[in-house]
Amino acid sequence: MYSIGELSRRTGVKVPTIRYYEQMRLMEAPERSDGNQRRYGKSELERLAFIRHARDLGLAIDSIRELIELSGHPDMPCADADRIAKEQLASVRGRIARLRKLERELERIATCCIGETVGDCYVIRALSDHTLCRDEH
Amino acid sequence: MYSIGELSRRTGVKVPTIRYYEQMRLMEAPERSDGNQRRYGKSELERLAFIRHARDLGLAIDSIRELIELSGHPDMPCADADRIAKEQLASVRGRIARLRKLERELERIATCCIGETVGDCYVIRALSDHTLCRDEH
DNA sequence: CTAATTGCTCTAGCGACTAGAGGTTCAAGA
DNA sequence: TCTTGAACCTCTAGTCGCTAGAGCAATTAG
Ligand SMILES: [Zn+2]
Ligand SMILES: [Zn+2]
Ligand SMILES: [Zn+2]
Ligand SMILES: [Zn+2]
Repeated sequence: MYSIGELSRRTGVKVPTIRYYEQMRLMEAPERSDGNQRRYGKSELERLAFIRHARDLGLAIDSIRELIELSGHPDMPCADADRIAKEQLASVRGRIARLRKLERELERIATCCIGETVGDCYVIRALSDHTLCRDEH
Repeated sequence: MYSIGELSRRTGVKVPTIRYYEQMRLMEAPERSDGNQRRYGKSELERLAFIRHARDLGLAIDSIRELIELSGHPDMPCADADRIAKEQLASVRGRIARLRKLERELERIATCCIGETVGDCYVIRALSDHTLCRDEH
């Protein structure tokens, strides 16, 4: 049986975050000691690792809850799980595409300033005038 | 003189967002009509366009405020403005690098499931076991 | 003049935590 | 057994950049 602090050390998830996951119904309410402190077992440790891994991959709390519920029904078709993963991949690709546009513009803006004073600073001029940008963002 | 709605239409910034920028001290408190409604001029329109452009490039409110304050002192050196742009570029590049790692892992996770049920779904297995991942994330 | 639209302020909500207050329980040493 | 200090408990509020809504006042078109 682990205390919440020990579970935190073993998973790298901070103590208040574990309590937050319980509140969000990702973790089930665990057993308690006589003095009302949380006591966890091995299955909770595995679930928390699952949650942490899914969060590290950028999945939303709601998606993770759905995946956890699915994994409790091993005989059901896994189309929903596959869909969640594909949607997350698409979302990540969308964000990358958007950030690459920003990168292109910022590269120009951040490296083209040859002025010395604010009055002729390219950074300030570029921000004032979007027509200097190569494409939309 | 523009009303806040007209300013909104001309810049594409929503009305409550304009009021929010005023509250955050990016926009100065404008003149008011006899009935206490905001009235803007050309300079406020330009400032709002500046703010919108900077936000579109991902700059934080605090950085934008700093840039606006700088642009009021055209004779000062522009090192601070250049630094803010370079930091933003670095931040965007960092986020892209992180997202590319996620993309690699998610690509594998989302496309490798040949199972039909949750019990042998690769998505669920991959989330349960980080050692299946190629690199850290 | 009336009605529709737009404006005003204030408060609360989003997502995923994080920090702090104020109090209780646990574990180890004397 | 007692004491101390770390860890734990619940609850509330703050982060960021908006967005939504309530309940009212001002403007504008017909
Ligand atoms: Zn410069
Ligand atoms: Zn631009
Ligand atoms: Zn599957
Ligand atoms: Zn992994």
